[in-house]
Amino acid sequence: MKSIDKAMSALRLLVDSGGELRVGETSRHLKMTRGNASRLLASLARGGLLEQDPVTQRYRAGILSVEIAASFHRNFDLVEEARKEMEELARQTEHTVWLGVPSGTEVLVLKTVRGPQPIQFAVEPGHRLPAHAAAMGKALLALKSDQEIRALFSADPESLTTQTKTSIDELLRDIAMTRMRGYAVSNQELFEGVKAISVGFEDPQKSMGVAISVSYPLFSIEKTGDQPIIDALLMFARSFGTRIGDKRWVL
Amino acid sequence: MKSIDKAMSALRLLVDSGGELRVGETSRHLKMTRGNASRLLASLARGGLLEQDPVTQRYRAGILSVEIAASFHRNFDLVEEARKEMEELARQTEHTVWLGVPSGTEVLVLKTVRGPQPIQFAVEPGHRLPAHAAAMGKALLALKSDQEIRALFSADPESLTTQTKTSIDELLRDIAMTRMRGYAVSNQELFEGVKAISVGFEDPQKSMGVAISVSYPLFSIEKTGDQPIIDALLMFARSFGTRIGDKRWVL
DNA sequence: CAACATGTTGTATATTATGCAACATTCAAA
DNA sequence: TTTGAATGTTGCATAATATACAACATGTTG
Repeated sequence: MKSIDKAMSALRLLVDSGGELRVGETSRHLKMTRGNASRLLASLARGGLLEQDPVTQRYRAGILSVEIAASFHRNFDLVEEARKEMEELARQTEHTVWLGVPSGTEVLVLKTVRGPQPIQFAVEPGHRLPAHAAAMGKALLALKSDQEIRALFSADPESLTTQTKTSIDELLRDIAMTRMRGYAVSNQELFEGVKAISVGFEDPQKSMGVAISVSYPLFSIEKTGDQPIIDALLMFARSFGTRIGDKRWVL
Repeated sequence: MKSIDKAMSALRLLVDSGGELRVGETSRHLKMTRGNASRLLASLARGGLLEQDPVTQRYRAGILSVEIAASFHRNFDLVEEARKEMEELARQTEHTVWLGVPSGTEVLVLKTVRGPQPIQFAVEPGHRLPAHAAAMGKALLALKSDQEIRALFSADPESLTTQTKTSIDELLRDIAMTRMRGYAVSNQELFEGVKAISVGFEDPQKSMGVAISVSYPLFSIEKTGDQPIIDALLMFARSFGTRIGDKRWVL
């Protein structure tokens, strides 16, 4: 069904270009005439999946997308199952707790639970983080073989901070350490001043990985160090891995 | 673009039938053969908007839907603008704070902020509530004229609890009271034992309504009564209505 | 086991998505 | 302001594709 495939490509383009699409832009990327791109986007908007800004004429995500995503979360039991334990973990550590799944060389954030403190480092669900720099990403990569990881990264990973690992070999060494340690660490590799640790789970039936992480600003652990947070995360991991039953905790 | 219109209908059907679609079901509702429905859903799954359960063969929402919805929230500034103040309101009242927009005779929940207490009455964003029974729904209906409301409800509103208003006349009397009071009340009309109050805002430019509500179990106000929550909500409303500037606080 | 649903795939045909062109707007530079 | 280019939309003939029908494999139910 080719016209639907094109619609999917347009939606992917929307996500990748930051949430706004213009007709001309779409026509160029999907190699169709402006006229047909116009008709395509208009149809998507007619259904409510997109909506067109009456002023700028740009297309954005519509309300239907929120409704579909809600049914995703309802079906993806894991998110709801994990919610309470994530809230407990956020309470214990006083920091933001994340849940993410792999998406190519990125991590798709499915849920965030903010800690009790007013200022928290977090994004809304649906955002994607670069896997090589995020703790969740490295925890998920650690579930794969080195060979698979090399195949995934065609180019060298992008540098985001001075701490980011920018070569695949360097990344693989870090991931080997992650496997030994049992948890992944991102020390300011994604954002300056922010550390995060993460454990990865694997659902053998769906052959899908899930990661849970805790992120925290450096200054918050000046006195206590990382250990209390690591302990809390590992305790969470043991409880979560067994409680879910058919979801196996791998690391 | 007819095939895209059909895809939109299928997605709408997915949402309305609770998050799972079967090929046969789709073919019947959209009046197409099973073969073509199979091809349609397979295309949507190829793009990641849906995914097919390998065991049951049923189609569910896919990861792309979460990504699109995220870009919706990013663009719909209001949700992000409101987040901090909603968190403050949840802290003050110690109850769940909701943000919703109208969707026919229902309210689409765009955001929930849970109160600090462990057990909270809340749903995930994307769910829809019946407008005639939810406080947010009545706050939003109060922005419309009685004539518009009558046109919206073709049949009598559905009964959900013993308190639900099940005739349009009864509902209109309640909404008239809402307009006078400045806020809407749902006293166990949606769920037994749960009250909620709500105020509605209107964005004159987008000609779109937005409601904020606080929900709380009856037992939690045995000593204090509703007034503290009402005061907090109205203070929020003044702040929110003026702070946004171009969004007018209507009630 | 039989009768029945269900999901998928192949093929000829008829519907439809496409390319091209024209038009109205918008925007930037002259 | 004027000119020129870029943008979004619509109409139309044609080529591409979505469709109906059928057959098949695989559960499901009586």
